[in-house]
Amino acid sequence: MTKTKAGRPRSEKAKQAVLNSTYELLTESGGKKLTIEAIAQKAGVGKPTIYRWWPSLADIVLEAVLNQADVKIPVPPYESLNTTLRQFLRSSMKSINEGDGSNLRYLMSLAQQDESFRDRFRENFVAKRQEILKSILRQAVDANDISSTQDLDMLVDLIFGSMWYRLLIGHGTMDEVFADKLTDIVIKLGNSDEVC
Amino acid sequence: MTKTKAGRPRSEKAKQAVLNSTYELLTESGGKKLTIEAIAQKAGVGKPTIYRWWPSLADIVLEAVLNQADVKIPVPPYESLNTTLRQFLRSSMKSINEGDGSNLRYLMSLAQQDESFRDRFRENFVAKRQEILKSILRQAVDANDISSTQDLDMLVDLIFGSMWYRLLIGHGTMDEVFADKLTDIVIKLGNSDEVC
Amino acid sequence: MTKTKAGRPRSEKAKQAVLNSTYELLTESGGKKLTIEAIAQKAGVGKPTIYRWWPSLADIVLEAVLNQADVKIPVPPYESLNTTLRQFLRSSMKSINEGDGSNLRYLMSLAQQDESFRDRFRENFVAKRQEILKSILRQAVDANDISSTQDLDMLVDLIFGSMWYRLLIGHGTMDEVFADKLTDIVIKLGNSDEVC
Amino acid sequence: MTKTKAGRPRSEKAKQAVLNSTYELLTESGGKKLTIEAIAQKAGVGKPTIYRWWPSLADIVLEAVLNQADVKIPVPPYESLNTTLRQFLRSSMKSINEGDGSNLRYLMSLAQQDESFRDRFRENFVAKRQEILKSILRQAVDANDISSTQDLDMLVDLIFGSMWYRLLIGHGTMDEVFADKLTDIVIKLGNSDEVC
DNA sequence: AGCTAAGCGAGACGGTACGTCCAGTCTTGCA
DNA sequence: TGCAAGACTGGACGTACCGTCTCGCTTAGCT
Repeated sequence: MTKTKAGRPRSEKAKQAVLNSTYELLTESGGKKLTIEAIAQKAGVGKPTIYRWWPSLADIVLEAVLNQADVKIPVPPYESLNTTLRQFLRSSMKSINEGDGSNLRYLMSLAQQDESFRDRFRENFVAKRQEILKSILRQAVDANDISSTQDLDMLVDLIFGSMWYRLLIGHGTMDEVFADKLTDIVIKLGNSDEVC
Repeated sequence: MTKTKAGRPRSEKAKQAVLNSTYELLTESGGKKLTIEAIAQKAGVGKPTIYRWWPSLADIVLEAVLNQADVKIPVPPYESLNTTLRQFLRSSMKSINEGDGSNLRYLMSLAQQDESFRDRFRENFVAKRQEILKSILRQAVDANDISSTQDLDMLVDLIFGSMWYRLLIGHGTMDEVFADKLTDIVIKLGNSDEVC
Repeated sequence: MTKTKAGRPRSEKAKQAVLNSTYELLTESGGKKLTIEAIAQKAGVGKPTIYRWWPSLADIVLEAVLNQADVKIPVPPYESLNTTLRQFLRSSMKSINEGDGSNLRYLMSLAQQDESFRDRFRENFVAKRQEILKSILRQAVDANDISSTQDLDMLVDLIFGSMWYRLLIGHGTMDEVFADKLTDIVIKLGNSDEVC
Repeated sequence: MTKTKAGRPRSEKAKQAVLNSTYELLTESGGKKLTIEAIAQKAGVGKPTIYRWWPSLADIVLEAVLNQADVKIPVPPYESLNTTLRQFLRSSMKSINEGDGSNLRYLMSLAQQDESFRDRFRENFVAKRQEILKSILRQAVDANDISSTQDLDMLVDLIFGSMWYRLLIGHGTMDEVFADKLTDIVIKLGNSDEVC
């Protein structure tokens, strides 16, 4: 029995206005002008409405980014480790270079300032990306492109770790060359058991 | 002709008071209570004194951390890749677990909020750590523990990247097991050319 | 033909709940916690219901106070100016000291903030009290206790004016002594024409 | 030995800007647009500067009114009760009619909302006016225009009480006629002892 | 030895954003 | 169609820090 709650229901319009305004302010300024006050003003929404629905600025940003990015990185159907991973990493790099990078850096920054948001960021964002990459690697194991003794989580840490590292520090490029190097390294590691 | 400037010279006492207070506030609260106001109060120093000598809060934190951590991670004399790298990574993990991790996370967060500080953070902090690791790897190449065709920068990115990734996201442990896995992977990759 | 209106009729229960809650909140806090929100919550009533029936918070308060105080100050049957006025003023003082004073002060405060409520306050509240006092004075004129040339409105202003003044400023007591002094003054003034 | 306090001294400019802006906003709107936010904006002053120096909006208003009104009601040198009091009350009425009335009403309203401000209002404002009137009456006693047995405080309450009453309720005019009536009443009461 | 100019602490300044409270309005479903 | 519930826009609240400023007081080096 679905009990409908009394009272005026949440305004979907207000919700979308907040998320869109947040996303725009974020991409405009890289986070410098992103304040609750500014979001409220731009969205034409009262501040209490924002505080009613999100526990912190960070959570608005996370939802706004998810709201936009839902379908941006398509998981390609598995062909071979060489092909599929390379393509996945190349398109990841591309998306980062095209502006998502700044959002990611901002989210990571927020995650360091709020313990509880860090948890939500991990669960709702990072974990999902890890799962996508891991599923590619699992298919590679099934296809015998990676030895079944490999620690896939470790591979994921190596790949995403070095990508985040370059993104956050800014000492190296996020281009196809980097994607290819990473792919080659995974291929090497995937086969290393048979050899040594 | 070195003209000594007239007037009262910079107070070394004030400088140290600021750096120490900053470090204490940082480790106490993980950054939450770290404001210029709080530093000035705790150090018994006027705010203008702080602004005279540091361009931003981030730079104070960076100097405070460097001030404390200068000698914490000793570079061991090279024996073998297996021994020396393992030793280095294990002691890195230990230092991170013992409290430095929180400071690193805070610095990285600040680096995302200020473009120009990010540069200084890279040059004065990250680059130095990279150089230490790279010098170990270079010695490994000299000792034929790593093939001379390897891209050492890439190895550094893999190692430090995955470490930062775990530190920032908090999805995996920073312990000896992780240090050993990383060491093993570097050894595998170092030899992979000869084999495949 | 009296057409009964369609739809649900006004809930008398809701009305009383609002007035009672208002009165309680008012006497509890002297007006500090008296907000429409608080009234609605305490009365278990929706805010729109309140706005439908009263033009402002002030009007609710006025009605709530009238609702409670209707019969508090009985007009005694006229005996003599000395007896009846003294009695009336003494019981007025008593009621003010027993808690009504705070309500009166709050109403007067509200009346200064809203021009149109000030009119309603004057018509529905103050004027009625003035009329009661004036009717006593009129009976005194009839009984020759006051000279018929006296300006009764002026006497009312003197009496109620000095009472409100003490109540609002708080520089003097509202006790029997004050009531008696006022009575004596009225008696003196009432006869002054014959004499001087 | 006068010890000068350390730190930047209070800005007299900011103080005057606040008081002037407050006075203007008050006379413009009768208190409706008078918010700390608006004062800060109009005065070109930060809100914290206001909160540093005044405990509440009411206290700003009080000081602003005092700041403006310091010399508005001159105490005339005593001639006779008939002349001096009449003149004093007439000029009081005039000042009230010319705009001060609204400020007084607003101050009285604020005094009902804040117990501690009510005390300050009484001490710093009302008491001073009472003292002025009482000094006139005292001179009248010295000149034998008022019997020495009269309770002067009571007379003050009657005069100022009825004036405030008319001002706050708005049921009667504040004109020369009223001033004259009050004067006459005081004269009558002043002599009443000899007679009755 | 005294002068002088910069550094020092203290703390007020104009601001910005915070997170909260309440106002007054709107939109539901139930009675 | 009135009601309770409760979400809505909006505005002011009082607070925390920001980065700048103006004080009077050190204090070290140069004359």
